[in-house]
Amino acid sequence: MSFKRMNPLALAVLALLAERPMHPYEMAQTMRERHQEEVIKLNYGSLYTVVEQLAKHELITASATQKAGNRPERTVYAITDTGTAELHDWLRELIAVPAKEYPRFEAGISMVGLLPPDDALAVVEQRCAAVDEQLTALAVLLERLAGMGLPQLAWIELDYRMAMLRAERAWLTWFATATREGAVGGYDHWEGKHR
Amino acid sequence: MSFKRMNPLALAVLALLAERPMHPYEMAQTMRERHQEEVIKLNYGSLYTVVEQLAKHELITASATQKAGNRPERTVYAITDTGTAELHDWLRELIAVPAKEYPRFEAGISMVGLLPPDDALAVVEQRCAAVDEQLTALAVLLERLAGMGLPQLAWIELDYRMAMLRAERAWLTWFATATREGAVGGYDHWEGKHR
DNA sequence: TCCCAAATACTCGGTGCCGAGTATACGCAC
DNA sequence: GTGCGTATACTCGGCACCGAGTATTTGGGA
Repeated sequence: MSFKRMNPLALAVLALLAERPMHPYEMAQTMRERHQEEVIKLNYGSLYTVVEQLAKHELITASATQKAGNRPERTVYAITDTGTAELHDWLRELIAVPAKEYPRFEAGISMVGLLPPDDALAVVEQRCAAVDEQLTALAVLLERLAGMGLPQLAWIELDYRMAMLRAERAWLTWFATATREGAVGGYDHWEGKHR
Repeated sequence: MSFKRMNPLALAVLALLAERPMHPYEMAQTMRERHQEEVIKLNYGSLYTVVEQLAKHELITASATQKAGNRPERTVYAITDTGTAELHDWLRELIAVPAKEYPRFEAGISMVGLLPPDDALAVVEQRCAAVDEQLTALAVLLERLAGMGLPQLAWIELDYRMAMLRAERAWLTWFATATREGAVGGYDHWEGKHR
């Protein structure tokens, strides 16, 4: 049975090993330093599972078990040729084919009619504020990264996320206004039910 | 131990039972009819697990086991008062507080530098086309729903999704152009590496 | 009236994922 | 030199989730 592309953490592992051989714990460190854990969910349990999985399918191989000082043994892994091929192919797929995801907010907003309009307005405004905060935090981060001389390509995913957050904020603002003015289609019935 | 809000499917169950008592299979049917399964992942295994969970915490109760015709027994559930409270509170949280999610595309685009610029351009253009298709499909669906006399509030989540898709398309278009023209920050180094 | 496809209603074994826990080693203070 | 907090490196039990599979019933065509 061939390798199944599920946990994106496996992709991150391949990408890291494409740079140089590492042991799992070092991968985690590196991902933290580079703020990759903001884009790909990282935790130890999954990391070791995923590494084992990749090794089983020979996309990576245990290249050495070193012993520095008196610390416990560490297994250092290296990427194989099939691994490199898999990395590129997976990456292409991830970008080219939009995956079906289920954002929590979509689920929430689809049922907003269950809340009285006042409450709905309040929570939407709360979210709008939260999104605004994330947006300014991101702007600050971008400023810092650019200031450090990092090229745009190094933080392109943040650029994307900012664009998405801006779009969400715009939509939230529209919805809040429409609700406040009773201008959202079906408002009368909505308002009537909750009285 | 109190009820843990994890699977949004549980929220859908509460919402359906807020309308009228149902048995699990009927919930699935109703969700399908209303295209709710596009917003909330539905499958039988999870459905029955989630219903059991809700019952254990007394957010819903088995109100009857009917036997229509000679079919197997069906357990009909009804929402309780605590259940209704939970529904509203969960809904408020879901809308007000942006959840940390890990969209696959962000993971992918963050590593786009590993692909040669030509390949990158190609896959981004593929995605752009795919997003475009989704967008027109959505537009058609909206047309139909509005034509059926459904108020905007009934398909507000599709409105939101369209806004997000439009934003993504815009970003993809920008990135494709920038790549084609070598205008993305760090392009020279990128192009140099892959030769 | 007989047969078969589709619908009904649910079950259950397997798998991925998680994160708190463990155990050792290093470094710094006093 | 001894105590203690932090860093290193990994493990393991458990739980949510999944979806193919099962068993029965209904409907409709030949």
